[in-house]
Amino acid sequence: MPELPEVETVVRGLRPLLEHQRLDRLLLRRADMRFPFPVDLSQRLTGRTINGIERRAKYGLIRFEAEDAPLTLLFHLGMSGRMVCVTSPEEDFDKHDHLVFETARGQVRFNDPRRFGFVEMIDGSDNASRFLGQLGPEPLGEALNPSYLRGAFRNKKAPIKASLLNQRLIAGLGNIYVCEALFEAGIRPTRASGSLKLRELDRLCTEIKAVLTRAIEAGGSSLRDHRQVSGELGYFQHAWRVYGREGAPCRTCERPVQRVVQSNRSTFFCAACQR
DNA sequence: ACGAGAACCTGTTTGC
DNA sequence: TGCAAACAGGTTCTCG
Repeated sequence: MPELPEVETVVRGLRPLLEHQRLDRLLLRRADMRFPFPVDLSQRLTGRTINGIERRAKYGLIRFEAEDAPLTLLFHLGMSGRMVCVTSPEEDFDKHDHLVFETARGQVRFNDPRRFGFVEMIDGSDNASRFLGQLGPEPLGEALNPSYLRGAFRNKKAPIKASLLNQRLIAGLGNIYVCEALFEAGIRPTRASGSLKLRELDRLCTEIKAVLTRAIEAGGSSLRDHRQVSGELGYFQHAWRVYGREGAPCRTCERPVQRVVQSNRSTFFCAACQR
C-alpha cells in the first residue's frame, strides 16, 4: 500500500542496502510500465555510487554520484509496487520483478504486478521532473498549516475528500489516510472543500499529521522486524478506524461505518461522528 | 478552470 | 464448483 508512510518506510529500508554502495548491475527485465522505463537506465547508472535516497510525496529519489549535473532516479510504486530485498541473488526471479539493483550487499527488486509503477531519470534539478514540478507542500512540513489550507480550498466546490487527494494541493495523501484523517477530524468527506471553517481546517491539519506520523512509526517498527528487512519493504499491518470497515461498528459510536464512491474511489466514514 | 470519469494492468475476493 | 463481476493503496488524460 504505497502511500506516503509506506514510501517513507521503503526509503528508510533501502538506505542501509544501497547508500554509499556502487551499483554493480542494473537489470531491466520489463520496460512497459505505466510509463515506459527508460531503455538506457543500465548504461547510465551502472558503476555509479549511490549518494543517498530521499522521499518527496509518494516518490522515491535515488541520488547518484555524477561528474557535473545531479543525476537522480525517481521511482513510484503505483498501486501494487514493492521493493524486495534479496541477499541470496541465486533466488529465482518473480514474473513481476521488473527492475533489479545489484550491489555488493545483494539485490533490490522492484516488483509490481499491476505495472502502474514507473521510474524516471532526472538530469539536473528536481524541477526538471514532469512529476515533481506540480506538487503541493509535504503534509508533514510546516508549509501545511490551517492558513495554507484555507487558501487552497477557498471557493472550492469539490468534496474535501477529492481535494485532499489532489497532489497539487497537498502532496502525498492517498485514499486510506484521507479517509482516516477525515474521520479523526470529524469531517464528512462529502463536504464542499470551501465550506470548512478555520476551526475545522485546524483540526484537519493536526489529524493529517498525526495519522501519517503514526503510520510511519508503525512502518519503522516493522522495519526492525527481520523478515521485513530481508523480504518485502513497505507493507505493514495497521488498525484502521474506518478504512475498509463498511458495515462494521464505528469505534467511537458503534453505528455502522458507511461506504460511498467519490470520483470512482471508495470513501469510508461514520455518518454520526463526521459532519 | 474545474470536477467527474475513464484509462492504464493484474490479482484476489465476492456473488450468482 | 465454476465463472464472471467487482474491487484494489496511484496518476494522467479527456470530456462536459
